[in-house]
Formats: sequence, C-alpha cells, structure tokens
Amino acid sequence: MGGHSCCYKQKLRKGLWSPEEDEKLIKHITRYGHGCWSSVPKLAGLQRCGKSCRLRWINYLRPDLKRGTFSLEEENLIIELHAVLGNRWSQIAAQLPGRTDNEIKNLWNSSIKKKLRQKGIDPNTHKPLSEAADNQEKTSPNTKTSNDKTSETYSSELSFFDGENSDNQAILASENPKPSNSLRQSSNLADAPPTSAHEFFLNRFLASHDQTSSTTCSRPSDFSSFLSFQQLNYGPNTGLSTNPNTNLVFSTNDPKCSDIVPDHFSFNLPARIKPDRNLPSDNPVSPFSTKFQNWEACDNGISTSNVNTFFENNGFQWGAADCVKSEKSGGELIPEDIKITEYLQSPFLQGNSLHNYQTPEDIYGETKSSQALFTLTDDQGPLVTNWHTNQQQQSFQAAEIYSKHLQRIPAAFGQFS
DNA sequence: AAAAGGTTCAACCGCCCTTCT
DNA sequence: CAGAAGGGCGGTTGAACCTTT
Repeated sequence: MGGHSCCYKQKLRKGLWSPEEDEKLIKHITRYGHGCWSSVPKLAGLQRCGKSCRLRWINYLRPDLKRGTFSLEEENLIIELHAVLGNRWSQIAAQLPGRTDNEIKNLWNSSIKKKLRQKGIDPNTHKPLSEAADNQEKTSPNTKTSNDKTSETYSSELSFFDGENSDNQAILASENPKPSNSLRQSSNLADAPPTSAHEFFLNRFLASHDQTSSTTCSRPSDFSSFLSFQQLNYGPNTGLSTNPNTNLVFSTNDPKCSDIVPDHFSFNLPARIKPDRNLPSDNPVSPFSTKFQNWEACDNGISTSNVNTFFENNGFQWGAADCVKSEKSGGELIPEDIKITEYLQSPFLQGNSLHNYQTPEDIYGETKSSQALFTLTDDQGPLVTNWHTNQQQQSFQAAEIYSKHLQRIPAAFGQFS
C-alpha cells in the first residue's frame, strides 16, 4: 500500500534535499534526461526513491521554473482558473509558465483563500459568503460547488486585491462579456450543454482578446498566457539558454479572423526547443519566427482555433519521447532534446490543432488536410515553407493522442454541470 | 530576549490512471 | 484479461521561518 516499488527495502533518504543531492540530480538529468524515474536514483547515485527525485526535479530543480513571489496577475489568473477548474492544480499550473502545481496549491491554501474570505468570497464556491451559506442550508451537503454564478460574482462583486493596481481589477471586475454568437455557432464546444463555468471561461477568453470590447483588460494582448508550454514534457535543459529573440509568431492574413484574433501573436519558445540541426547550416535559425499564414481556422466568419487550442492545452499533454535508450547508440542514454522540426510537428502546432473542427469526429476520425502554411523564417527571410505537407501522416497519430486528451475536457467542466 | 502562535513551503503519502507484461 | 509497475495528482504534514506578545 502506498509505497512504490522504487522505494522498497534499502533505507532511502527522506526529508530535505542537500545541495550535494541536488547537484547529483541536476547533473544526471541534464546529461541523460530522467527517463524512467525509478532508475534515476541508482544512475545518479542517490539514496532516494524515484518519486522523490521526480518531485524534487519538477518542483524545485527544473531550470525553467520561475521563482519568487506571485504577481497580482498570476494570483488573479489562479483565482479565475480555480473558479473553473477547482483544485486541479496541475491544470492551473499549466497556464502559469514557470509555476508548479505544488507552488500554486501552497499559495492558494496559505494566501489566496484568506484573501478571498476577507473579500467576502467563499474560496470553494467563488460566491459571496452569504450566498454560499444560504445555498448550503438549502442544498444537500453533498452538493458540489456550483459555479453557476461565478461570472456574476466576479463581475459585480469582486475587485481582487485592489489597491494600487487597477488594471488587475479589470480582469475580474470587467463586465461579463457575451460570447460571440458566431463562435457559438461554429464552436462545437459552445454547442455543449451550457454550463456557466464553461461559458464564463470562454467569455473571459474572448473578452480578453476582443478588440471591440469596451473592457480594458490587463491580460497580455497575445495568446501566450493561454498557450502553455508547461505541459510539454520535454527533457532537461541541455545547455540551451532561453534566447529572448526566439519566438513563434502566429499570424493570419485573413480579415475574417480579425474580429477575434489579433493579426498575429507571438510567444517565446521554451528554452529547450532548439533549432533543428538538420536545417541548412548556412541558415542559422535563431532568432527565427514561424508564421502560420492563411489560417483555415476561420469558419463562419470567425476563428475558433485559438479557443480550441486553449482547451486543447487545458487537458492536453504532449511530450517528446523521454530520454530513451537509443538503439543506434547501442543503448546509451541520449539526452532529450526537442528539435524545432519535432516541435512544429507536435499536435500542438499540427494542422489539427489549427483546424477549425466542427465535431469531435472531425478531429478524431480523419486527418484533414489543413491549409495552414508554415513558414520558418529568420532575419534573412523564409527558411522552410509549407511544412504541413510533410506532416500529413503524423497528423493522424497526433489526432489520436489528441482525442484522448480532449476527452478530458468535458470531465474538467463536468463537475459544474 | 524568549516563548508562543502563525505562516510558508518542500516533501511525503496514498490513491488513481495508464502502460506494460 | 489480470496483475504489476510507473507516473501523476491532490491532500497533508512538519520543519523552518516569521511575527507577535
């Protein structure tokens, strides 16, 4: 019970990690990747169980962790996400690059809960405390938290952590925007039985990017905060530093999309995604940008691709193969790198994720040819174009993986229905 | 200055799910 | 198909640190 096979027998160390242990773990994972966690302690020379190593790495040693106190924006985002996702800390963390589920959980339990209560908000229901108390009297004790009024609560009664930063208030105190009708028509997600929490989140997403909205929103004007890389289970930092100039740019020249999405948006590539060595050596690809042109994500005059991509990411995990024993290398452990080509072939950037799908079957059942055109460019101009044509076969596999994770979306929202 | 109480956060525990055999 | 193994997640704990008295 409880104990994992990796923890049995020999007396393993517990408790706080020493700097020496940290160093051993970092060295090992940096060189070889973690591979099978249960074998890490042995290979790294640690008297720890694999689980402990995993935890230490994920929560503390990972190079892409953002340390330090949470910003107001982050706190507000956590509150928003918690209203929708509940205590799904890992999913919340996925939307906060550089933050771990443990960290967020701790913050919630130690700080945010308290602040909400001080504001008269029940942290569990995200409703005013008085209302929550009323409901508790009226409903059975087993009734799960209803988020039906989440948006109302936040729009009319909350201005979180007010004080200096009025912009932050705008996020939650903004009017509850109506989702676009055309989005409702075109998005299968919107056709699902309406749940307020679901709509709330959609609304929030749309509001924060709706150019015509009268709401001033402090959310970054790009999509980066919604396109999380946290879930990419790529390997360790193999010596790459984050190049601030390395970013992906999504763009569309289709005017039909402009009412929902900006012309383009960009975000930094994760540090470990590296330019493909196979690319022509005379064409350095860093810095570079990748453009998606002529999105076919637009349908019914509106784009849902980004909304879909968001939901995709919400429950979607894609990882490059963990550190594996390479047959070519005679079983030698090879580092886990993700080349930019592999990255761009990921479901995340696949035609499927860019394609506007109407029904789940569309995604799961067939590989649609997306007209999304990739152009990899650097300062000197285009390097590679029309990548997608080489990816058709992989699209199907991607869709299969994708479908599995997409199935989690209803579950994620189901608790509120 | 020291004790008591409160807070934070790293780490562990136990369970669940997926994959492998 | 069943059981084992491994990974992941949320809840909980407890040591370290901070604040108050």
